[in-house]
Amino acid sequence: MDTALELFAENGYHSTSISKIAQKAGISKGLTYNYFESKTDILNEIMDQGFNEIYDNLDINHDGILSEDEFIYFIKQNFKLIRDNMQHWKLFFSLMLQPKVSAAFAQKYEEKVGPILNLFFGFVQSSGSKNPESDFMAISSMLEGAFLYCVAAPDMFPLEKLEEAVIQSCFKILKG
Amino acid sequence: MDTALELFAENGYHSTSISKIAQKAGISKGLTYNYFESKTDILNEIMDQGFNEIYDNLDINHDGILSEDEFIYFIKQNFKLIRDNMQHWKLFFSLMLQPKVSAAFAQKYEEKVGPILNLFFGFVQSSGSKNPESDFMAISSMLEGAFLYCVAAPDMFPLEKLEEAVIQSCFKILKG
Amino acid sequence: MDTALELFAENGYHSTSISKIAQKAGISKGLTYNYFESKTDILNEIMDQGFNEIYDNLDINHDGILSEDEFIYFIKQNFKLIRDNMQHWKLFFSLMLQPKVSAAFAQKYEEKVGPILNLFFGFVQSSGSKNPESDFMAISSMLEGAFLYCVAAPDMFPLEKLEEAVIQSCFKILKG
Amino acid sequence: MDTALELFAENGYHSTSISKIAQKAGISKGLTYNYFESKTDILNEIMDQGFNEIYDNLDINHDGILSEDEFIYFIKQNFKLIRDNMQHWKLFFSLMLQPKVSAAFAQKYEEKVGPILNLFFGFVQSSGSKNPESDFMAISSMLEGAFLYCVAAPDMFPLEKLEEAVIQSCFKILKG
DNA sequence: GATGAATGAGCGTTCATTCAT
DNA sequence: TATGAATGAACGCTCATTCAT
Repeated sequence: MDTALELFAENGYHSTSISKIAQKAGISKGLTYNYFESKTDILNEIMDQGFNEIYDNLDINHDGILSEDEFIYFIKQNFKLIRDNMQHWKLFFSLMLQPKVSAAFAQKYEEKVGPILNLFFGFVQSSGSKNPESDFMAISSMLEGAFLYCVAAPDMFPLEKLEEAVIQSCFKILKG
Repeated sequence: MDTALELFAENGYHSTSISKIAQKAGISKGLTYNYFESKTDILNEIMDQGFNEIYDNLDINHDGILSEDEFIYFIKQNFKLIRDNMQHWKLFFSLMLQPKVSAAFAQKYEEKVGPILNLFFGFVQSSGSKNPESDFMAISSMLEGAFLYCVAAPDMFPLEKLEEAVIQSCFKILKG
Repeated sequence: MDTALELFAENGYHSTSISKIAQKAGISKGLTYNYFESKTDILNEIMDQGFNEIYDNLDINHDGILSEDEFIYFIKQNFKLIRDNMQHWKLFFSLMLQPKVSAAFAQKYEEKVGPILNLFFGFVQSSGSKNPESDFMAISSMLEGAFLYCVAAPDMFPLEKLEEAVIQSCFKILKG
Repeated sequence: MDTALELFAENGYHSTSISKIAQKAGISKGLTYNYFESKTDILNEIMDQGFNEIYDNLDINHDGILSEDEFIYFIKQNFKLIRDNMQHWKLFFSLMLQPKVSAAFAQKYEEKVGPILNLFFGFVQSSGSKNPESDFMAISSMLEGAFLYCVAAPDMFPLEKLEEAVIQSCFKILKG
């Protein structure tokens, strides 16, 4: 699966053949089908793995409330997770743009990301924003965009500075 | 080409076969090769078309300076262009994440987008920002993220409100 | 037809497309089919042209008898014809080896070449050979081989010397 | 490979499709590519096989000198090899006439055949010929032509008589 | 558990041929 | 007479998948 993820992220799902995965993983092509039902299945399991890894490490607490420090920690952790799981994210972003590749993706994404967005929206509301819906959109966009830069053009901005800029701008938006 | 763009955007470049394009366009597979040299050629021509369409309509003026009104107009125009060329943008985002698909993309992208970013950075600098580099990153990310939402999850946020939120937040960041 | 011959001889019948022929001849692909019924038809007409050109120039006299001088002249003329119609010969040799390409070839070849061989055999018989059948085979082979060298490896032997060697050896065989 | 050789020799390289080879061999088209990398690869391996088979059986001794008996044996062996590997020879002759089919052919041919021709020329020189260059050309042509008759028109001359005629004529030429 | 030979559908592409103009 | 848009079958080749071992 690690091998598959690597190749999917690097070359794309369709350009990666089972042969190449098996070869790089040092096993036979046939054995792949003892572990996975199909190529799509590999993708699905990678997605599950990725979602879990990200979600497990993001879920700060379950009281459903983020303090300001937790919000900052949340964003930093998110940047860290991207750096540590670049390939998963790269794959996720590309799947997001081609929903027909995996019908399962949209559903799983909503399941996992929905609660996070709610937690997130709650923080925006409780932070004194005058227009929470608007600020939530702006901040979500900024984060999404920053993550996209991390993944697709990591050389464009220095990641630590990008992280810092995003956090500060979040508060400018909220307090603004 | 319109048919090809539609399918590329919807299903991705690799998942779209020449057969499907020809079939959907109502012509024979062979005829495709009277118009295009190869599948890659189709992609390249679509990219050129898209870049030109977007770039031609974005280029506000050539004095290299954006006033505040022009900046706002610039962003609004950008959102409009996304709505009007959703498929091109969808394709572009997906190519951005799979650079191996088309070596030509990265180069063309840089040629077209580079000057815009410079124009853009100039505005941030001249707008009284205390930390132009940082604000530029935040604003670029926000725009990129907003565009990604438009393209990949257009139902998530109402696009007009997203647009409004982004513009306002830009100024919060700059003045903040 | 000249264009087609050139391309057939250079690249082979199957590697030469109607498109290339038409393009090189400066006409449209469709027009080709006003002159020829099919690609095979082009080949057949080229073959006819070739056979006629060669045969017309070879037929020394019709009394059916070759004198020694005529025999020498005959061979020299043959070498000359090869040099002047290299492409026809190249094509002929290649067709000889792939009889299925053109069912017509074998028949036409026999029609044209048969009488020549008879004329030829007559000379061997009348030249004092002790074993005409045997000498005829040897001389025919030598000529055929020399022609093949001319066509397929013209740089291997200097053609004039090859010609001289062949003629002399013919007489050595006959008189030997 | 045997199937491929058969079809290549019979119909020519370009007229023989992978489908036909696979079908005649009783396997699927895809399986072909487990054994060979490409159609060209099939041709190359057939050529190697052919060259080796012929060369291995031709190399009389390595002292680089042919006695008269060895020379006769050499020619007889050559005729035998043609009879036994008719298809290889047929393929080789056709490749000789369409050098663009396989760039590898010319090179391999030279490697294998060059030394033989040298050995051969050495015999002509040491045999008392008054004009070795000339006689070498004549004899080479005669052999080449006889081989071509064997391969392209085996019904034209009885092969044993052709063989005998060629050998005798060689000596007539040399002693001439 | 593990292999890799085998398949068959599909790919991008070419090309001889047709036909409305 | 001349064009070139259009077709459809075939090409060389790839690959997800199966299965006997």
